[in-house]
Amino acid sequence: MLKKERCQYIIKKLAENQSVNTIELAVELSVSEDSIRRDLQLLHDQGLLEKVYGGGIPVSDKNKNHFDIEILNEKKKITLGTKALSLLHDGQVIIMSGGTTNLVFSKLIPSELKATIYTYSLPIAMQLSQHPNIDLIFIGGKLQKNAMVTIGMDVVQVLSAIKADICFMGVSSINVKSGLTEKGYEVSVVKKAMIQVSDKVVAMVDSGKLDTKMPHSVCELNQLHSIITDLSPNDPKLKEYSSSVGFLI
Amino acid sequence: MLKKERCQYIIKKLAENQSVNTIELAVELSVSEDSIRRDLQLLHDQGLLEKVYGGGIPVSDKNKNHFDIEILNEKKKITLGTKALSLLHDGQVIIMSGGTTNLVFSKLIPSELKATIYTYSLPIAMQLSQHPNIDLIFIGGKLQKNAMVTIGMDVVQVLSAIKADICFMGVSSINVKSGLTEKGYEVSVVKKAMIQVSDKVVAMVDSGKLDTKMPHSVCELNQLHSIITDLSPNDPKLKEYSSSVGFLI
DNA sequence: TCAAATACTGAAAAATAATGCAACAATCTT
DNA sequence: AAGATTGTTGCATTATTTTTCAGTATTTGA
Repeated sequence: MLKKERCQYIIKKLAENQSVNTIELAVELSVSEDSIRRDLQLLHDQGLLEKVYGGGIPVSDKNKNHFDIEILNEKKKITLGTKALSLLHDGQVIIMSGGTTNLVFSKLIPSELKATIYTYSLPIAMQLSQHPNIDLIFIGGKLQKNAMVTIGMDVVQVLSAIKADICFMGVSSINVKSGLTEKGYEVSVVKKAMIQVSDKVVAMVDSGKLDTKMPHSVCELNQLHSIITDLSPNDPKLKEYSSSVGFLI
Repeated sequence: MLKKERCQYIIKKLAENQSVNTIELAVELSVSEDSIRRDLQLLHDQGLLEKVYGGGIPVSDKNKNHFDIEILNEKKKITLGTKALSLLHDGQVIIMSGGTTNLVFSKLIPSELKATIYTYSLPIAMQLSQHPNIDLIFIGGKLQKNAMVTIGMDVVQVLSAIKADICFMGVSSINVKSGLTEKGYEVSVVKKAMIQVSDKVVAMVDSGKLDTKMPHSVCELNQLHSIITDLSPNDPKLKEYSSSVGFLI
């Protein structure tokens, strides 16, 4: 039997049974499992089936429109975000930076909260757009693809015209000497602008970011109203930070 | 039975019964409880269910990390969008309005295309942010929640400063006498602004929208460069439109 | 609280997959 | 037609994944 015939057979059987099994096929078509595997690989490459351990299954609707964002250390971030909830009040004007920490946080915001939130992060905006009582304002500009945030002068310009009560700042790197730092220059500029226009600045610090440093400075520790981490406020790792910052939460 | 099949079975059963039980599953699928537990763990990690003592329950909406947009008549819209691809060229400056038709279209844009795209639709921006060669500029403003687009004067202001080669306009309603019309006033204003600054205006018309009308006018038919539908250009339903518009595609 | 039920852990076993290789056949070249 | 090229196949070997099992920990409910 020809390879092509085999492939057609596999596709047909898959449609009928919703799954195919490597060994079964090898027996049915009397070739080695290796050949079947190669066929499955081929069909997989052509997008005709999904290869799984033990055989194959139909491709899932790949035309679905789902946008998934992978969140590292989600548990930590939930701890952190939950603490941050205590800083929220009705009527606040809030700025949220990007980052998965803030994304998790935004998901935790109770649906009763009435507030105005500015953000320049696409995923956070998607998330908050589900919220019934939040006035959401997206700050437009050129999109930085990997981070899914807007950057550039447009963003800074819009930010300068805001007056916010509180700003939740996702943090890339923080240490006692250099304060908050960023990998990208443009993001650092945007964050500086956020700080300028906010009464309170809250640093959302995943404990993995402690004592690290990146090239572009955002601000010194004393410009922060508080630092929120997933650790206990009196964790030894936070000792050094406590003197420079208003609140450790 | 394949592991993946088992997982699908679990998800299905969960959807039907609102809960699954470890031991039951082990019996039904004739594998050890340990395997079931590992499956549950896996599904939990993927955010597909919540693991509880004794089995699993559906995830609460709060913990979902994915954003799904339901698309009506997706097939029609793919037909439509595929036709629209012929209007794309390297180097163009493009404006895309919101709507699921444009969302489908944006998914079809080939990854080689190098262009600049302006949009004020959150889902379209999410989609295009995956595209390697598109310069994406998001037009910020206040978010209209259900449609996930920004609206208001900010949007109009940014639009006025653009000069675009082509504008792909999602259409809510169209008929020969009233032209394009919209349900919401604010969206109509934004669309007018788009038309002002675009050399070509392309109406993306799902055939279900033909011969319908909404309260707020966007433009007359003669302001459109072309109408793209999921129908054949010489379909009788389009007869009346052909005289008023440059191209029917 | 206790006992039963359920869950977690790590290690070993089993199943399946990936890889490189040599044999063979089909096809193309000259 | 002989030789070169390419593609397919099965085999042996080496990885990887999955499953089970036994022992231990945790949770539940009376």
